[in-house]
Amino acid sequence: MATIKDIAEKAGVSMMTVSRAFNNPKIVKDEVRVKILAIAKELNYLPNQAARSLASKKSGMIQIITRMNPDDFYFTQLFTGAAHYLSDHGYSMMISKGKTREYQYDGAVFMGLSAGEDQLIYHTIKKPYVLLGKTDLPIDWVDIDNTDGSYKMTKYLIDSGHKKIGLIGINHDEAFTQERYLGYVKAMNAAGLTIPKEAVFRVPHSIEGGRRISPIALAKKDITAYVCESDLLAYVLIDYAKEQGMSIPEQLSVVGFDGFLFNKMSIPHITTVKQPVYRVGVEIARVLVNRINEQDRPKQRVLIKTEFENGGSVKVIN
Amino acid sequence: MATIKDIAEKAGVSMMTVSRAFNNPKIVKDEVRVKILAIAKELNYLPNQAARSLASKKSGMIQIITRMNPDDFYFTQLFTGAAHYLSDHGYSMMISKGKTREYQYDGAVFMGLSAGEDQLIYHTIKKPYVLLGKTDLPIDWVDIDNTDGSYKMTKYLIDSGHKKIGLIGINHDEAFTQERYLGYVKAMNAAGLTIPKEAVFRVPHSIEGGRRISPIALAKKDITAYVCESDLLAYVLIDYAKEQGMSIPEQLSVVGFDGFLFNKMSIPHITTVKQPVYRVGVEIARVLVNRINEQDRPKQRVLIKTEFENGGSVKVIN
DNA sequence: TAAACTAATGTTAGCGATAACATTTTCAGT
DNA sequence: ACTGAAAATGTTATCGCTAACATTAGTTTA
Repeated sequence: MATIKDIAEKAGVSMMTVSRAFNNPKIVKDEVRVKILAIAKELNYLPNQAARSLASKKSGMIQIITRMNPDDFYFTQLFTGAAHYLSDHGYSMMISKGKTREYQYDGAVFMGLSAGEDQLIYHTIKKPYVLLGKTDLPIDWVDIDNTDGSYKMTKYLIDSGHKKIGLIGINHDEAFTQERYLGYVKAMNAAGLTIPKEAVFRVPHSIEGGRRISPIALAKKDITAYVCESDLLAYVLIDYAKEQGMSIPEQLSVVGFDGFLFNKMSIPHITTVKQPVYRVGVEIARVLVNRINEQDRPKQRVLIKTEFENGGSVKVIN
Repeated sequence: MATIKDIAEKAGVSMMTVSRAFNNPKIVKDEVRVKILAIAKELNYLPNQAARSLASKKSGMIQIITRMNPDDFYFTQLFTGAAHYLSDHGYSMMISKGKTREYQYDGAVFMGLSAGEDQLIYHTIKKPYVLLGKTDLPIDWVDIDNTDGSYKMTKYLIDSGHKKIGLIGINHDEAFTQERYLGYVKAMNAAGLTIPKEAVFRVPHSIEGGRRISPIALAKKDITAYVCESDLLAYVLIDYAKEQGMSIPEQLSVVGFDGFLFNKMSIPHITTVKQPVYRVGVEIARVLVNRINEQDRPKQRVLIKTEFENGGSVKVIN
């Protein structure tokens, strides 16, 4: 494996000039730099990361701290987005469960914190980091605009002529469920519609959860449409309705939230808002790299909008 | 951040003794080692990976080379298994698409090669590596026993009293589809049953692919059961059959292959063989670490059996 | 008990790069 | 041509750790 020294000798310059040709090209004379790069290519040179980080005291390592399962679709999408951005910027990533392994790292990403954990992190972590999810503390964060998403979905139903609109929500205590609920409420209020309390449900986020609530939801005969807080729940509802001989969307309109997989699995596809999870990953990485490069820049907050996707599960009423 | 030097001074020994206390504990006197470890803990010492790999010329890095999408469920499961084993053994991983980035790495894992690529790799890669998938070359590999899997499924149908058994296969050119087909053929032959050629299909592995073949498959009225080469195809077939008013498994028995997700999404659940993908990941990592530690050990071949999982999509005929 | 090991620890040098400071070129402006 | 500042390059000293060889302590053997 060729080293900087080999290149320096062959080019008749010092090692530092070679180093600079890579890391700070502007300050090396064009002619010299071109020669160095040519020789580097010829010798198949690749910098030794270990040496580089030992000398520069930068590890080039970003820690991803999460309790999510690494095979969770949401996580992997996010991870992929972040990985692309980070590796383009010379970083690699390591996934840690729960807490930072107090290792060498240049920055961290925290995903899926429980309430109050932001406080803890704010007080203990000294290196640059970003949160996935909102916080009031002076910390960089990136999040999906959940409220806007379910607002859009609800509004779409309203604009399609629906008036009796129910909700199938998720009974998590994570913020996103509250936010999605809020979007529904806002849209209903804005349109001057009353919220049919008897058709607002809150269930575990699983096939079984949806399965259990579906018959109850369908029993509310005057409801013409349901806003579901996830495509999974929407999927199960549609599946059950079809089993009962109903046709969708003629007899019931349904909208979802997520746009991962389930929205494409039913016929008709589910009209939903898609979380651009990959982009969230990229944004997180970008925000983090900004912070690493400039410790005292103003706090960054990024709210990413969901994208409407018409699947055909909503009937337009004249 | 404490270094080996700090510990050495505090313990009154040389840096080497400290280094050895971590990397080669046996050759340090018990009493001294205990003292060193205590001080290390007290100072919150963690070894500097960069320095370690620079000095030892081992990167501690494993490359995963694959064309699979990092958000593919199969891949992430595998990856997680490998990651667990590897990080327990002091390695970290980096994912590269397509070819090895000729970087510093101690070993590599190749997943999802096309035909002939094993040859190329065999001739070009000099460092330790493992393949996911069979090969005749003298290379370490790990694979799922696909033939055994579909043999088991087919045999289960036969044992349940079925005689006219069709197949919905995948029209990939990857080896696993051939192997699954072979298992079906073997089981049929072993039981002295004839293969109903008109009910053996080969379709693209997608919802659409399954959707297109389902009506054709159901039109073969004397077929009482289908072996599907994936749960996805089984799922779509069941879904379509139910749409047509058929009841499963009373009017049609279906078995799948995979055990990821789709098998749990239909009612009844799909009777299938589950690929223990996580375990495959662990095995791959184990084989690779073995190879790194002992370059001239005999070639390792690991065939991992699938696990039968009864979902209820098969009718038992008396 | 001296020789002959083995076990335990120490010394020296260097892995490949960069930071920080030092020096030399280059070239505008007079 | 001469000065001085900016541009380009060079020197030196580490970064934290380990390999390889050197030494010393401890234990066995004849």
